[in-house]
Amino acid sequence: MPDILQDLGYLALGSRLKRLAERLQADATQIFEQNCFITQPSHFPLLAALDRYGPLTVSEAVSALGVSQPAVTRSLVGLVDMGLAETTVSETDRRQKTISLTEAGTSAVARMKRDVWPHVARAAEEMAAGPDGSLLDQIARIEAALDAKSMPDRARDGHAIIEYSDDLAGAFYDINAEWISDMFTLEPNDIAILSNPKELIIDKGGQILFVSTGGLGIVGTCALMPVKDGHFELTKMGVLKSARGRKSGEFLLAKALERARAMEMNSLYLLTNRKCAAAIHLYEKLGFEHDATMLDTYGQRYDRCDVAMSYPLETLTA
Amino acid sequence: MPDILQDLGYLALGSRLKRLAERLQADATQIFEQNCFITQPSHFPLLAALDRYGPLTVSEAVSALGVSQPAVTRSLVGLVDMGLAETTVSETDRRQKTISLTEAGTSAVARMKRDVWPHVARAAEEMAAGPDGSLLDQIARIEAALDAKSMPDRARDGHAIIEYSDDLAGAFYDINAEWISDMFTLEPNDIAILSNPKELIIDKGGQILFVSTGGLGIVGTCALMPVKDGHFELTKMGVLKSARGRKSGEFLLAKALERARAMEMNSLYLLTNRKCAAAIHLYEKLGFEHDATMLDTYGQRYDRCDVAMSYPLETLTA
DNA sequence: GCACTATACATAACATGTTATGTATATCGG
DNA sequence: CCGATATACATAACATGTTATGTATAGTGC
Repeated sequence: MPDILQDLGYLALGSRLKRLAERLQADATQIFEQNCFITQPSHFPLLAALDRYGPLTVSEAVSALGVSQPAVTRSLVGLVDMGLAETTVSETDRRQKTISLTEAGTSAVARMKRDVWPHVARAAEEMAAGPDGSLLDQIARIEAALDAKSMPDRARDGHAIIEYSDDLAGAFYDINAEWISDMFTLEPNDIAILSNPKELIIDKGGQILFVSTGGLGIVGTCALMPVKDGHFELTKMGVLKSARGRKSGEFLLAKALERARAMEMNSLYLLTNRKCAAAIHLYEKLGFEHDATMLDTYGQRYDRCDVAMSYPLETLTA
Repeated sequence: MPDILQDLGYLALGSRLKRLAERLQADATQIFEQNCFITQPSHFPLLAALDRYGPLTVSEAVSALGVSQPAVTRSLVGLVDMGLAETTVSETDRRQKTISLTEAGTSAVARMKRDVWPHVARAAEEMAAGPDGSLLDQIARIEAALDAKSMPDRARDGHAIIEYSDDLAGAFYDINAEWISDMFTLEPNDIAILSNPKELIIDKGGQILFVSTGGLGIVGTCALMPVKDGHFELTKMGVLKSARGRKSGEFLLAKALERARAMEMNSLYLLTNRKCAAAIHLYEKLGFEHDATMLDTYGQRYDRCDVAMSYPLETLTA
């Protein structure tokens, strides 16, 4: 059986880290047991913090450990039960408890520091060391990135590309029907392509991409449609009116051109109309050039067509 | 408050990964909730595996997910309760259950694949992407390293260096007393140094290192003792008889010389006796050279001394 | 062919994280 | 100075991982 978490890549980053962490923690339990110390690795961070920073209040420990307050309280209870730590109520603020190591705790930490920790640190470093720099630096960077912007926020913002699948045929139709019937009228050629995207585009070696925003779902699409002999038309590109102004179209077009460059096509052109000023501006921005030849060759396909552009594939693949 | 897990570095790798994973999983819960899907991210790996690999038996799912069988069973119960999966008892082996997606499950996965997963993957990649190469590659390397050799095994094997602290004064005495009284006799100078390591070595700017093996604890020691004017003696180096044959001495000496090179000393010499053939061989191996001058200058310090060697600091710092 | 062992999954107990909420104490505004 | 609010910690409930063990079925050796 393959490993699904590995297969899913970054999508399963959280689950995979969790699995790895569980494994390391299980190993840590075993190491502690072998060395006749505390059996629960959950106690380790608090013990280390008390050793390194001296007596702490519960709140301070929460901040130092970066976990929830009940988690600290539970660790604390464990350490007290084992006689390794004790608490005293603060004189100045009777809500606060100060945690400190008992004599037994101090000597246990000293023994661990001497006999166990150096070996665990060495073993972990040995495993994590690689050609790609320090794993700890990467973790620190991710923690900082999460502090700056949470995963849900990141997932909501920004765009993602989704490949064509049959259940997206409806979206392909609807997104294009919206703008075409809004500015022009749906022509027979439009309806043919929009109704049979699989047969007329995918099965002939073309591609249909969709752009999705985290908050709104699929908001745009475009197609690279093979015409003949390795000549492709960029067509049926649209973004829902309700989702405009987020640069979804630019993101989509950039990704589509990335695909196009990888497809080793002979030429890539598009047909449009002077009325589509915003679209033409975008095409120009991403490298399309006005091309009267293409207008002569392919322009009769649509009544509305009075502009043709082509994409200089060779200059960008160089 | 500083972050103890960050402070501890590789020693706390497991705890830190766990904390990060918990955080990512909490974020994942939120993302799923926002998109009105299953609320528990724990179901996600099984769902993804069923989608990608088709119907699976529980055992196959255990293998694909890389978690324990009860964890899979629990995910399974969850999915069945939500009507997303169903099980059928195998015809050929009535112990086996085959898990497959229901129609509702299939369409839920399709929607997630379309509306949520691409954004989660993009967000995770965006966070994890850095100058140090792929985090996923590092995780994969750690998983492979763990497969090859568990953490407890790694912690047990190999050596670690431990710095001097007062509670190690006894070990410093005992380790040296063992070999000296075994081969020679403890001289007054030995007893003075072994009884006052802090005053005579540490406080004068010297260093005392210990080598620990994961299985046996501290098994050896050596000292870099300042004599005068930046001249240092490598002395009181010994490994417990019971721990010989593991190259602990070589590891320790190599680390000590690393320190010595970083200390900008004027010279480093050692005194010994022809009887210590194994030790002399080791000194030669790591770069010490026989040096009659040093014997004349310092040789009278010990009755047993009839060999002196010095370490070519300049050639190795170059 | 039957007792023994192995395998597939279920269940129990528990480790350890979380969020939500309770309780005692401190603080603050009128 | 007193009631409202905030803070520090405790506790409850639960999510999700584990190991240990139970139960039914399959396979195996005499």
